[in-house]
Amino acid sequence: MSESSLSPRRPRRSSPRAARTGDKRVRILDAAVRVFAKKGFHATRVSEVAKAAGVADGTIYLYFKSKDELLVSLFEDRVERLLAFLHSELPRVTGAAEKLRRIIELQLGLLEGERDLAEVVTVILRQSTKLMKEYAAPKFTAYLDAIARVVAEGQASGELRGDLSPHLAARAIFGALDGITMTWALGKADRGGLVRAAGQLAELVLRGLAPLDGAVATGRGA
Amino acid sequence: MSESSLSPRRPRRSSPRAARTGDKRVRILDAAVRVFAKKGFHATRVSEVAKAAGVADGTIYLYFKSKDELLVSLFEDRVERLLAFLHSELPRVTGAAEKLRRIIELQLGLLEGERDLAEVVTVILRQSTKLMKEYAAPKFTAYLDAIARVVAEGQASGELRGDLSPHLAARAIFGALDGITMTWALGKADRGGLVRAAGQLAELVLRGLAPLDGAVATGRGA
Amino acid sequence: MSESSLSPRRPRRSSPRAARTGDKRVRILDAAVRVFAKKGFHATRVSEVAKAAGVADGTIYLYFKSKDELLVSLFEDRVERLLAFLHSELPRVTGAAEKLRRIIELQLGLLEGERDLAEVVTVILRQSTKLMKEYAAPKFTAYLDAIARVVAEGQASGELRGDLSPHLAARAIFGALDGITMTWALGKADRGGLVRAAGQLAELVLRGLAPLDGAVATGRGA
Amino acid sequence: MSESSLSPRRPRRSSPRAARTGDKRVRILDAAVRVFAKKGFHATRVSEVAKAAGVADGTIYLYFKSKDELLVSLFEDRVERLLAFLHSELPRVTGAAEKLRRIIELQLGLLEGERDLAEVVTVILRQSTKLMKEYAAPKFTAYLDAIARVVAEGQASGELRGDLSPHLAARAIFGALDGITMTWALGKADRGGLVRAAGQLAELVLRGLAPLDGAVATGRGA
DNA sequence: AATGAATGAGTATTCATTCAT
DNA sequence: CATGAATGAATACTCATTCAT
Repeated sequence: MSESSLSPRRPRRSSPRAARTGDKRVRILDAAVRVFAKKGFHATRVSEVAKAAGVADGTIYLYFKSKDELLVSLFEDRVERLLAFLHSELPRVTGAAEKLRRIIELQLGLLEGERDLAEVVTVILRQSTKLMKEYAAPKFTAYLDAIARVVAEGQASGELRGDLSPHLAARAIFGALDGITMTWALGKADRGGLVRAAGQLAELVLRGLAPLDGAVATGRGA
Repeated sequence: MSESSLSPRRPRRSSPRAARTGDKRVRILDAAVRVFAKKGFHATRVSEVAKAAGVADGTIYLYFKSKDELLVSLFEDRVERLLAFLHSELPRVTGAAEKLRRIIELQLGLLEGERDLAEVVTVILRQSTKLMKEYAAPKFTAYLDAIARVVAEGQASGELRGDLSPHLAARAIFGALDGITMTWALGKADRGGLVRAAGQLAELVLRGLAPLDGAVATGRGA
Repeated sequence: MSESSLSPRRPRRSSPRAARTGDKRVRILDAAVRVFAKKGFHATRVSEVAKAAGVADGTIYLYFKSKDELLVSLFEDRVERLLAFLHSELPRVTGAAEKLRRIIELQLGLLEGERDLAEVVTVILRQSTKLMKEYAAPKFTAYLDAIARVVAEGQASGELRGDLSPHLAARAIFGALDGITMTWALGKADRGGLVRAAGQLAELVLRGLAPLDGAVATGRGA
Repeated sequence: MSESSLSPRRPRRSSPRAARTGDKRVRILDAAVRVFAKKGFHATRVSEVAKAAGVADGTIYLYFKSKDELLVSLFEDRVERLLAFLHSELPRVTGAAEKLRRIIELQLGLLEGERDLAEVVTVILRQSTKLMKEYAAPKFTAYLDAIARVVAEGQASGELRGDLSPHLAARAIFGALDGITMTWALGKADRGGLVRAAGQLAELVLRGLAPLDGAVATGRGA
């Protein structure tokens, strides 16, 4: 997970112009995460983001259509990258239980060390009603479905207990991840806090989803 | 739970005037829940709440100091009542597992049938950065602590497994409840959906927290 | 023409509230004429109109949807009243030549003493491309048609020469009125200037439109 | 009038570079006429003119000091050329009546086929309050004076009736020309419309200005 | 208490203009 | 000369809040 920086795809600039351009967009997004996390979406003035990014107010509108669009772009640049990373990692893992553990580890691990981003994802994104209802909802649904599918596979193979709704389980897991991240981001946000939480949450969830005959598949040996 | 209306303690006024007064305050809060749920906190105009409540714009300021204060009052009137209800119910229950089950049932059961309130609690409240950081955070902390205490008691008595942090467990449970409620409120919000979810979530959580020796204490018989 | 004030229909206020309301709308329109005439439409700030009217900026938006709408309302309140007055006066006059003379006298007479309004009508109204193309054009067309109809009637009765297009004559007359008004308003705007101009323009136009046999019908005796 | 192109004095450049330079200035002015006529002065963005001219935004500022200055230059390049042409043509004509007829024919004839320019002259130029008050007013005055001088000469020689103010007559003639051009430009702008109008307007005006004894000097034969 | 007309502070966004390349 | 990315001043409009009635 060490290589899993959330901004690994910054385009390699060759021409000076591309450098400046790419630079500005990235600087604005980085500044937006910081300022939004600190003051909230609505309380943040566009001019504050501009100042934090070291650009003029108008420059922001060369890269983003509006303040709302800036939040959407933040979502796309960060959250979708996170989701894409998850999707690329999961196939490497065998077994539903192990996949769920990996989901938990990755989601919490990726946000560890990015407190501002964690706050943006768990709190700020929800402050734009428009973003929530029009844009983000389908993404969340897709993510929930992906988790539910893993659970359903585990149930089919007998690896997980079959008496729980996969979708309920998915929403519970996602909610737990979200709640843990939010309280961490809004609270002390101690180093290693999320990684430790990941291990414990995995224990809780995998035990809770284990077959009822007593054989517990925690994904770590018997 | 039939008596668990979220507004059972409205003091019965005797004089007509007092009655009208209380009436207006209640009408405004009810209208606020509806309008906030529909449009979000920031996109809602005070005049819209006034219109929905059937009062003049200025009247709202006779009962609430500001728009933010209206949201705070909503929180106090609804969420705190919910929490208080939980606290009054829990002592009637014996055993940590059974208490956790009851918490899950109550929180989800109380919001079933109050979709707008569910959306306000899970989404709208977070749209006011001020409310989140200055007011609600300590309440959430208190609630998390209450849950954590139940878990810790269960661990002490051997009723629950002792290798998980009570606070982590509490945050996971709260997050799961929150996530389930949010997706329900933002989605179909089918009748009975939350009650069914409560049973399944209890199964998942209690199994996940059961002692590791295989003896599962679901709180329902052995 | 002495009674022909351009604002005679200010609604008689009975209730105090209506009084304030009517007052504000009228004050804003009066202020708008003054400020628009002085600085032009685009160079005028809404706040300047508000200040000149002695109201708050926001108050303007209680009476007018936008700055453009304010100009449209000015048009309706003033120009249309002028046109309506013309239409009510013309039937009292007999003979095409005399009607044309009356049109010229009324249009110039009504603006005499209202220099700001004259400037608004001849210059400012044309500064809003939107107003010109979407709103005012049909009004001007209707006015031109009315003049052309008078000319056509005179031609049919033999009172006016028949070899000129009524529409061309109408456009020429209107243009002359407009040009005279504009140069008067932008220039010295001397007292009586427009009234004197009216007499001379009538002489010029009526002679120009007289039958070619040498009998000149100036509308004032032989 | 065939040689009366409105841009006949563009100096023929010899060196390619100078050619390109002159080219750009001309292309920008041509583009400005088109775009201004279509959208109005204020609604037109400098970048739109640049795009229509096929140059970069900044290039416009190599040839014109500002957007206002661009309009002024348009005026100078087109309107003044028109006026200069008039002045060079008039001396070739003998007699006040014939000179007035020529003025009318030239002004309308030159704009026939240049609808966009006609709209710019009659509408757009007035949208810049600054241009109107600071720059164009004296030019118009000079033009009006020139016409008035022709009328006065005709009055002195007995060719025109002496009872009308030369300045009033000039303003009426100019207004009629302006009004006819404007309605033509904003309306159908039919081919030949202005040329036909010229003939009729000349008839109207010259008859209107003819000596009162019945001898009509239309400038065409007796 | 209730009203709702009036207020005016507050801000996202535009676009003429500049200047480094 | 030419470019067009960057600038930042400038402003119409909104809406929470007030207060005279």
